[in-house]
Formats: sequence, structure tokens, C-alpha cells
Amino acid sequence: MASCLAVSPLPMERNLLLTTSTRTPDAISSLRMCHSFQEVKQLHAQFVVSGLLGYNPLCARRLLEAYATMSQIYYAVSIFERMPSPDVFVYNTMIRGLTMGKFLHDSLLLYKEFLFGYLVPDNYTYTFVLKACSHLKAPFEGSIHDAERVLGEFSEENTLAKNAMISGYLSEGRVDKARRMFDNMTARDAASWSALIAGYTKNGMHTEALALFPDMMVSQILPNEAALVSLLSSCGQLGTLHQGRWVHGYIDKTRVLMSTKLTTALIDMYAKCGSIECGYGLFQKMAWRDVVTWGVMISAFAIYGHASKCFHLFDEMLADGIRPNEVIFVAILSACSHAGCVEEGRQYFIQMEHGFGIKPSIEHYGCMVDLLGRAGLLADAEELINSMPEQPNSIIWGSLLSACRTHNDLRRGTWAFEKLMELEPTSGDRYKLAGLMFANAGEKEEAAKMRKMIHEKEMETTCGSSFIEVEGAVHEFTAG
DNA sequence: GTAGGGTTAG
Repeated sequence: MASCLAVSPLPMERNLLLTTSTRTPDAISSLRMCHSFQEVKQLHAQFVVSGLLGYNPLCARRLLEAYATMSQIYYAVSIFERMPSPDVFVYNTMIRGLTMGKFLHDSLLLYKEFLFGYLVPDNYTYTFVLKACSHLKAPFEGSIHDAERVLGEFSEENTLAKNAMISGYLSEGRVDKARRMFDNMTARDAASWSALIAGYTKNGMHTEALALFPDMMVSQILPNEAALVSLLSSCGQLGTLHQGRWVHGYIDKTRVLMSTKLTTALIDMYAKCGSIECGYGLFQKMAWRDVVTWGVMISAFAIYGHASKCFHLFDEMLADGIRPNEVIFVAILSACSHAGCVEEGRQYFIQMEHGFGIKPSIEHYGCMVDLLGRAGLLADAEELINSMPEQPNSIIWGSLLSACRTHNDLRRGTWAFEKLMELEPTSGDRYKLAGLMFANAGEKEEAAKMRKMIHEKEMETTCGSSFIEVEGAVHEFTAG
């Protein structure tokens, strides 16, 4: 419990220090305005000191809610265990928090404990339990089959529970099953639509996701924030600036609250659609940015090759009191790679592990191999690959092969190519690249062998292309 | 008074 009270200092403007208002309901409701774990902990400490936590039951409930929705399960549990008689709402909040935090077994165990206490589950309880069941692959009391059984016990239409099933199916990639359930529903609400749209987006079916928007409008259900976020993500993936702008206009017109997540989704959409200025404009106007917002902005400038802008943003982020996560470093390292900043890249790589305690993942190694390879430091790239704790994947070998082709390193290039043949024996692109490498180095026979293999095995090769939108129509440009 | 959602190496 003592660790809950370790309050870190916050920037002045975010300081929620409570004075005389501590004994009013305002203090408790300010918990719902908290944007970060730090802020909740700070309020928690003040509630303990002022004694409010001890005598106002609403205070503990709201604190538990705040921790649970932030998936800070250990803190939520510590509050929960001190509650004399938790009711249905409190159990639901805990079950939801456990499910969202992927503590699926614990979620179902708590559900059992709940039933044991002679409490009657409501629609929300079933929703969260079904969600836990559907995410649980192991044969406990609930895989998705058990969730289906639970659902079958309902005699009447239960929109909430069916929405949970739709999400469950989609998280397993079972799009058709989800769609059938959605189509057979008699009472679809905004959450049913947003679950389906989000599922399409997550499964890479962006065109299908965007196609649902007009259907949703026709059915007189207004898109909620979650649906808009998913739609914007799909616009970004497809590069359809026109549709993205339309969604932005819709948000302005209908005065949907511009939350951090929604604004972040807009920034990402603009950046991916080639309009980074619009994205950066929104970013600068934001009152509160979380680590994902910073990640989106840094990744955007990284793709554009503006490494120094990325470095500045990184420092600004730290000054703002945001701790970088592994995604931030992927973005920073890829910025270094695109701009050829070898020394900066090396320093960030070291700082990541020793300054911030983030163990480099395969993505980070991938960025570093790419950075060193592009710069022609192929011996360093080889050394790094050999030092990796896990097996390099085809992205890493492909990156090395590409660098070897540029810098005429036949020995390492052949090494990478052999590994690639093991991992992706049917990728024509790899043979093509190896062929180009041999041709560059004057090894005509080897190059011819590659071309022959591509032809004999009837492998497909792709060529680079990009999409650009002109007056609402999307055009594809191909290289070569 | 409880859903749902945003970032990541070639």
C-alpha cells in the first residue's frame, strides 16, 4: 500500500493539489478528469491524508474505477480488498478492468466469487465476462465456445452481450462469424457498429470499414468516438485524405468532444495521407498529449525523414513528463536510419536500455541493422545480428541483404540470402534482390541463376508503388 | 454510472 502513495512531481500546470475543496464531491469527481496514472496516484495520496478515503464510500468507488479503467490492476485490487461490501457496480468495474488488462483468468475467478456472494449479475457483468471468455484461448470455464453457451442462455435479445461477442470473434480474426451475428441482431446500437468497424480496421479490411460509415448513417445511428477513431485509422492506412477530411468535418460539425485519442487518430490520418502540416497543427494545439500522441507525431516525422525534428520532439516529450515506451524508440531509431544519423542512433539504442530500462525488441534490432547497413557499416551490422538474444526474422535479413547489395558485400549478402531462403523460400523479391546484388558485383552467372530460379519456381515479384489521391480519386504509381 | 478506439523496423 505504501507504494501507492509514492507521488511523483508533476509539471505545475497539471498539479491537482487540493486545498479546502478536499471535502466536497468536486474533489472526488475530479478523479474522472485524470489523464494519467500519476494524477490518480496524487489524488489518492491526498484522499488518504485528508481522511476522505476512510469515511466517504464514493471516494473508494471512484478511485477503484479510475485505476481499473487505466488497467492499473494492482492498485484497483488494493482498493477493492478494503471495501466492506462491494456491489454489482464495483464487481463489474473490477471484472472490466481485469479483462481489459488481459488478466482473463482473474476476471473469471472474480466473476465466480461474485456469484458466490449471492449477487445477481446484470447485462454489464455478462458483457465483460463474455469478453474475457472470448479472449481466453485456454480451455478454462470459458473459451469462446463457453461464451456462446452463456449467450444462448439469454432468452431475449441482449445487445450488450452480442456486442461483446462481435468484438471477441473479431479479435480472433473470425470476421464472417462476427458479421453474421451483427446482421442477425434486431437492436444494434452505436457500440455494435463501432465494434464491427474497429474489427475490420484491426484485421486490415480498411475498405470494408469505411464502407460501413454510410450504412451506419442510414440506419440513424450516430457514429461515436470509437467508430470515428477506427474510421480515421482506416483512412490513414488507405491514404484517403478526402474521406479523412470528411470525418474531421463531421467531428467539427457535430461537436463531438475532441479527446486525446480522437485527436491522435486525426494527426495520424493527416500524417499518413501526406498532410503532416495539418497533423502537426493539431498536435501543437493539444492541451494534453499522452505517449501514443507523441509516438504518432514522432513516427510521422520519422517517415518524412526529419530526424532533427524527431530528436526535438523526444526532448519536449521528456520535458512534458511523459516516459517513452518501446514504440517511441522504434520511431526514433527509424528516423535515425532514414536520415543516416548513425551516432545518434547508437546513443538512443544504449539510452533505451540503460536509461529507460526498455529491453530492445526485434523491431529495435531491425532499425539498428538497417541504420548500420545503410551507412555501409556491415561488419557492425553482422556483429549486432550475432549478439541478438532471439533469432533474426526475415525483415532483418532482408534489410541486411539490401544493404549488401548497395555496398557490394557479397559475403554477407550471400549469408543473408541463405537465411532468407530458409525463412521465405517462395519470395521472388528476395531472389530478385540477390540477383541484383550479384549483377552489381559483376557475378553474371550467379545473377542469371537467380533469374532462372524465379522463372522456374514461378515466383511472384512485386514492384514499389504508392497511392496518391487527386480530387477524391485514388491513383497508384508504380516504380520501374 | 460501466462498451468501443489511436503509434511501431524493410
